[in-house]
Amino acid sequence: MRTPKERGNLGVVELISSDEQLATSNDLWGFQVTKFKKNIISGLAKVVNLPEENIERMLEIPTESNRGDFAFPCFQLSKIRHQPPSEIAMTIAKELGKIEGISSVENIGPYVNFRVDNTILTKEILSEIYQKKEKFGETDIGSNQTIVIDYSSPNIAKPFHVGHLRSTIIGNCLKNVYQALGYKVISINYLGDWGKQFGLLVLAFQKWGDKEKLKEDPLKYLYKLYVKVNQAAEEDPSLHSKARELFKRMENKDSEILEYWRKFRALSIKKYEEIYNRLGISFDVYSGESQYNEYMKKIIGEIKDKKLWQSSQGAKIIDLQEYNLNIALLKKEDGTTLYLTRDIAAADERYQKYHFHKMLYVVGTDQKLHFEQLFKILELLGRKWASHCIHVDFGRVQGMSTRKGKVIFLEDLLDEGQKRALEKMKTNLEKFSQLSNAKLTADICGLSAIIFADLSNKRIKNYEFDWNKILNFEGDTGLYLQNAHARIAGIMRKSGIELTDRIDYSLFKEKEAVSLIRWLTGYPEIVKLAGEKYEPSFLCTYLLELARYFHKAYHLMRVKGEVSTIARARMNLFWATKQVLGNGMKFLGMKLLERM
RNA sequence: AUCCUGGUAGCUCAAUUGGAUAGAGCAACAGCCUUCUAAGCUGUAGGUUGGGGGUUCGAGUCCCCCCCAGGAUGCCA
Repeated sequence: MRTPKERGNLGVVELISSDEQLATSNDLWGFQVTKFKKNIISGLAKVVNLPEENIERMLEIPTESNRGDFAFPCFQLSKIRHQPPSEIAMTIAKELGKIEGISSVENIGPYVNFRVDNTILTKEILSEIYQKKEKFGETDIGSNQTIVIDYSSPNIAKPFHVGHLRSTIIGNCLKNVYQALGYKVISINYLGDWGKQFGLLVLAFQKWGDKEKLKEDPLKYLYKLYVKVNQAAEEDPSLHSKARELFKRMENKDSEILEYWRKFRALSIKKYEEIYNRLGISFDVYSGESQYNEYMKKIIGEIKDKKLWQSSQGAKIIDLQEYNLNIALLKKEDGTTLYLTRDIAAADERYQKYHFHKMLYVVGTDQKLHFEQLFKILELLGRKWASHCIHVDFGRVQGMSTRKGKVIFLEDLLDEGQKRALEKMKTNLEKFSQLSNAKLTADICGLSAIIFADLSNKRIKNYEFDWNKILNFEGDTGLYLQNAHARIAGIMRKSGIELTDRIDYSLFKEKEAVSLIRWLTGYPEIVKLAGEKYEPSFLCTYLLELARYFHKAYHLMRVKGEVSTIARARMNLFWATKQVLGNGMKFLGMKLLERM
């Protein structure tokens, strides 16, 4: 018998299996390297007497590239054949004849290692990039199904600070990735524009409000009021009940209170749009909790009819303890609704509208229970698509507390990034003088550093906010990527070598070139993986390594001044590197620099 | 108290999801700018993967027990 805990986890298991479907549903992975893999698999099948699917699953990529491109481990065979794995590997390596496109087969210990022919591989990958350009890495595995992504979703009563950056850029990256995977993406900014906190704000504005200051900088001013009223409420708890009273009037459509609300909302959205614009982020839909007052009545009716909820201490609750999900509160004692109630309505309405294949909520991990409750309630309401809703959670930026007033505004971070980049740029006046728009370049540099600092760690990790860490320009940072990109642009401008695919693909002898070429082949797989796992950091790690391989090659393999056959071959490789680098950086949300 | 996440080099993080000798960056030290961007490159040094058991050919990764940190746990969102 399953314990409640396991039943609670069942939803997660289902989600993972649907991901695996996504992973294996494509036989045609539009990528040439699969061809080599297939040859190896069919070659092995003749020798080891295993079904091809099993062999495919067992085949790995060696940790160190000098061992080969594919490896077949013989541990499992050792059980069947009752022989040491290293002996089996040796026999297999001997029995395998010539495999098309594979230049060497050798056994190292318990593995049979395969190396793809350099020239053939180079030709395959470089011509594919040359043909596909910005479309390299795209696939149609999404077959135009709809994915709804709910991200950024700031709370209007609270400031847009550094903590909100995560949802915004993770969501934006996933949007780009899913579009590249052939999905139709609907991006929704679901504003926190309803709830008790507006009661608090109205209260504060009635007490201390100043219309002029509000117009000047609505976000910062509302924030100041919010902090002030929270501090006051600590000494005088009756303010909370007054705020609840005001919110109740809002839900009852009291026009006087709604007037305040409308003003706060409109001014805030205007300011948000400026910030999104600067980040280069846009949404298909601006929505908000306030939009669901009518639809919510329908859902509440259904919950009542299905007898899902019960009264408790004057409030309406759904007891989810048997699923290890505590108790979900849907209506307060005073009859007003909660975040969760509105989310149920919003989810249902979205499914009616979009019939999504998946819906992603990019929201902090501190709301994990909230989403588990939400998905469970949808399931209890008989919504089969509940298992297609996914909470893409992420760790907290520590050191930001709205109520205590200890926050860093995103805008200030962007400004500081720009300032520091500008200072750095001025240390090389020769380069600096060639920039047509230094301020814009500096802004892109700052933003690249910020995006990368945030996206490069795995989503789930918390991190402490640190100016110097986020705005560091050396080492593993967004600037390392921009630098590689701009350098290749420099080669293209200055070498005098034209870009062509009529090159001799056998000219890449250096080990730096071989590594770089092999790394390029992995890009489409990484895009897919980042999508499957909702993990932008995979893309970051890949791009960092790509830039590293380039930088190593760059110092050894010149283009300018070399004999033309070599120069043209190298130009093609570096251009391809720039293309792939740029494709990935755009997914992360970076604008590309040709000079810096 | 219960549940969820994390814990890897002095610091910040990787590790192709159970595979081969655990890798990068920062900080430190030693080198490289008359040649396409030095925001770069080359090298040195840095480890009992929090601790202890277990599962197996094989564990940083899976299971159990502790320790530490963060978060969540009905009238916020």
